[in-house]
Amino acid sequence: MNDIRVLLVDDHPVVRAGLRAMLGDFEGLTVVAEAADGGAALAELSRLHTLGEPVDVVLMDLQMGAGMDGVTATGRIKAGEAGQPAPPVLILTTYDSDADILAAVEAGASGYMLKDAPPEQIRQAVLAAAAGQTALAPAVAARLMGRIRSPEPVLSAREIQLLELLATGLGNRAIAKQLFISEATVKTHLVHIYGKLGVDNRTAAISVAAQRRIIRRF
Amino acid sequence: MNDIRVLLVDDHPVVRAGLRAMLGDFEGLTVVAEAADGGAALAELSRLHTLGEPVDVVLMDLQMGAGMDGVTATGRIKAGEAGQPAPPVLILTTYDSDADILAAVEAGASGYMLKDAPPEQIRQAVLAAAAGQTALAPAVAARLMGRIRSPEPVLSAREIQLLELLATGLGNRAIAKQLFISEATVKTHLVHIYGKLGVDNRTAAISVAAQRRIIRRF
DNA sequence: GCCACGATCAACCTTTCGGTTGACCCTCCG
DNA sequence: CGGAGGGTCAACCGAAAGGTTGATCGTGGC
Repeated sequence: MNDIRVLLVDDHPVVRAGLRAMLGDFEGLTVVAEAADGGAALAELSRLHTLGEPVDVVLMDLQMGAGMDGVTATGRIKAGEAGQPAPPVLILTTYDSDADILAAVEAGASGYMLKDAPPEQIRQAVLAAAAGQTALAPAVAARLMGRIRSPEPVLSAREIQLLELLATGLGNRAIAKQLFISEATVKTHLVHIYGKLGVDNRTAAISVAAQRRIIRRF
Repeated sequence: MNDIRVLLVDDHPVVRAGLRAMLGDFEGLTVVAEAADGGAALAELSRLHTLGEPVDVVLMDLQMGAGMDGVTATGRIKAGEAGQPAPPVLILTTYDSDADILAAVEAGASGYMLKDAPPEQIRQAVLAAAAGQTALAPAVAARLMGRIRSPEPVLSAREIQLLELLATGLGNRAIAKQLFISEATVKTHLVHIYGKLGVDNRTAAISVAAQRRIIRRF
C-alpha cells in the first residue's frame, strides 16, 4: 500500500523540521512538500496536482506571519483552487480559542490539533484525515461539546467575530465598516453579546470573553 | 574539540523534534537533554551538573503552557539554582514584544532569537552564546535600538493601577469608588494613559497595554 | 406552511465617555 | 528656593456608547 502523502504548511522552519522528522519516523507517511504560508501552499498543491502526484493530507498552521493565513488558505483549497478533488486539511496550531476553531471548521478543515500534542496523537490525526474522517484534539473536542449542551448562552459565529474586533479597540463605526454592516446592526449585536455574557459594556465583554477563551487571548 | 552541549526547553514536542533534527545536522553541536517547562529544565540542569556533564547552552522558549515560564526559569538558572557556573541561556520564541525582550534580558538571557529564523541563524546564535557572546535576531536588535532612540513614555504606578481596573470592565464611576478618588480624577488619568499609549478610547488602551504586557494578560 | 432564530437596519432617548481648561497640593531634585 | 511632575478635583461640551422598540429577510426544522 502506498504511503500517505503529506504537505506541511508552517511559517517556522523549526516546526517544519520537527514535523518532517516526527512524521518521517512513522511507517506509511511521507512528507512530499512544504510551504511557509498559505499562498505557497496553494502553489505547491497546484504544482503537485499537475504533476499527477496529488497530496493526501495538508497539515496547516493558522497563524502564518506575513503571508496568507491558514483559514483563508483552507477555504481556497476547499474551493478547488488547487485542483479537484481538494485534499483534507488538518489544522495544527498553538491556540484553541473558540474563534479559531469555528473559523477553521467553517473553512472546511477536517481536523484541529494542538502543537503540544504528543507525536502519536498527531500521527493518528493524519491517518484519520487521510481516511476522510474527522480528528479533533481532546481539548478541542471538549470545547465543542461544551458549546453544544451548555447551560450558558452560546454566542453565534458573527457575535464572536464582532467580539474580536471589539477587543482591538475599534469603535462601533469602525467595526461596522470592517464588517460591511450598519452601525445600528453593530449595536444590536453588542446588546445580544452583553446579554449572553452578563455584562453591560464593551470592556467587560472583552474581559469575560478573554477569560472564557471565547476570543483569543491578548 | 568537544561538541557544544545543548539543553532544549520547549513545551511543544513538535518544536523539540525540529530543533533536535536541525541542530543535529550541524557539526559541533549535541542536544544532550530536553525539558517541557522551566521546572523540568532546572531539574535536568541539576542532574547533569551532579553527573559532571554540564550543559554549555540552554535553548529556551518563553511561553510554556502550564509550567514555569522561560523568564522565570532563566532568572533561577542565572541565580545558580541549577549549579555554578550557570550556563548561558538563549531565548528562542515566537514573539518579539518589547516586554518579552526586556524581561528576558533582565532575567539574564544572553540572546533572543525568533522561531521563524532560518536554521543557520539559530546555529550561529548557539555558537555565539556558547562563546559567551550575545546574539540577537535582527528584528529584535532593531526593536531595542528603536527603544533607545525614542523611549516610550512611562506609565506611572497609579496609571497602571487604573489600567488594571479598566481591564476588568469597570466604568469611570466604579473605578473612582474603588480607588477612593473622584470621577474627574479618573478621567484625567485616562487622558494621560491614552496619550502615552497612543490610543483614544479605553478598549484600545486595554488592547495595547495587554500586548505590551503593561498589565497582566487575560 | 409556519415558526424560531440569526442577521440586518432605523429611530429615539439616556448615560457615559473623551477632551479641554484651569486649578491646588505634594514630593523630588537641582 | 523654585521648577518639574504626579495626583487630585471641577465645570463644561460634543461625541460615542448603552438601551429600547419594532421591523424585514433568509435559513432550517417540524
